[in-house]
Amino acid sequence: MKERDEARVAGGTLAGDAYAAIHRAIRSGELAPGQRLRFAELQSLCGMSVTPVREALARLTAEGFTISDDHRGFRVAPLSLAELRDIVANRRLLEGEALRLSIQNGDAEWESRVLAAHHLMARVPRERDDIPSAMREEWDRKHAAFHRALLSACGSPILLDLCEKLFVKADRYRRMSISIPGQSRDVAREHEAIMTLSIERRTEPAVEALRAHYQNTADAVQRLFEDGRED
Amino acid sequence: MKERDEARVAGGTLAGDAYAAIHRAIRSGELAPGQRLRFAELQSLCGMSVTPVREALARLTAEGFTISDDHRGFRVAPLSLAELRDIVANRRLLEGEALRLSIQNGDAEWESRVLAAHHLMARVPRERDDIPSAMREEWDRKHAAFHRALLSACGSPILLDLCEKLFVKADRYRRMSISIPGQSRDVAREHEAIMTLSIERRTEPAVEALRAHYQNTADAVQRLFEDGRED
DNA sequence: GGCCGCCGGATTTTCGAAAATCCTGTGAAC
DNA sequence: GTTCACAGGATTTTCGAAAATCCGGCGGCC
Repeated sequence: MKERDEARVAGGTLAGDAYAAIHRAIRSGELAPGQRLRFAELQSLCGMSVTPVREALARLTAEGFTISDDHRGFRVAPLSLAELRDIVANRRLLEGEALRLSIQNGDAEWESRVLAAHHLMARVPRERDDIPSAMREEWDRKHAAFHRALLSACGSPILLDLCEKLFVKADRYRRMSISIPGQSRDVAREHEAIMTLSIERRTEPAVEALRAHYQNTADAVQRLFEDGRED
Repeated sequence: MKERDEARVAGGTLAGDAYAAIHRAIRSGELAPGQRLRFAELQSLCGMSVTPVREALARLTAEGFTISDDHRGFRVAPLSLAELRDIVANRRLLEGEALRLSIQNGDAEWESRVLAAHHLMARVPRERDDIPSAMREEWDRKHAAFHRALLSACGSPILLDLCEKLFVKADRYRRMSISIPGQSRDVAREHEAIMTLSIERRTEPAVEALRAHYQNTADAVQRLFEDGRED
């Protein structure tokens, strides 16, 4: 079995690796919004030929992370305040409904998943700007896991998938909000409230707390946009 | 400028043509649910080399129309009663909200678009089984246009996009329902009711009519499933 | 008999180069 | 001075073949 420098995931394809690498670079901002993507650069970034890179871009384009201009190449999808608002509005709708269904259908095991995921997230320290980025990524992962756990009992694979896709889309914007200095609101308290209300099966208060949580996040990022774009 | 037998769309790419051709074949049932997709066959179907076909499959897979098993090829995504139910449940949620927003935001031009689209659809005769398939396709197009017009004023590009994707996903199931013999319910009347209520800005009745419309369609197809799978 | 490992064909996946297309800047015509 | 056509280079897109992987069957071994 041949091994490459950047060993491919066992059993996977190079195209899959390219997808993961480019996706990650876009989410992290390493590839900036609107930036043109040249095959030569992506090939050296991924360490492979043009074919799998192109396949990765086809997938990314189908998911809206990149944009394809026929015969003129690809570029990273731009960010905009309008899109941020739109994403949040739809997350409020979709995740609100998903949480409602989860509370309705969730069993004791669901409760314990939520509790466990919240605990793991709360244990990761998340103070101010000067935290190491490795720890930030760790918190991001736990945060995502917590939200997934919340919705995990909704019983609708499609709804879950839509929520997941919007979550990832929102990630590029969330990244901006970490640079906000005086995080006045208490994210941890919001999370805790959502968790408690959910487990206590107080459906509508829980849903409302989740929706408010998204609105708050959006408002914070929106302020950033208005004070001139980042970079 | 070189021209091929199956002339590519002006300015487009072969990969784009392959995507359209395979997508169409799947929607029409020419490529059956679950069927394995061999590159040799697809190449002769599309009349091109493997690379653009593969790119098309990557896109289709990202959208859920095909499934990729690494190193084992692709197959058409299967249909199931569970998925049908899930699609309908989510369409009720999403299109319901989109219609609500459309009624809220729509101006006179929106009203006229809805009216016009409904008229075009109503003019296409749609009797029983023995209608020519060309006419059925015509009706399908008008039907899709009517639903799009209804939601077109919702103001949320993302919500519109999600609705469109679910609509296309549902299309494969809708195709089954045409073979239902005693269409007892009156689809035309349902459409008319939705249109009238919407234009009269009777928001909640309109939304409820739309949601019932989907539920009825789903129930009809579901009966088909239970009487043994088609084919 | 049942199970494991290996061989050969079928198929997918990737490569490197050829073909097609786009972009830039130069120069001629008006 | 402006416009237009058109080379020349850069870039994307596609091809055909090579490499990698999978599937099925055969033979040896326990």
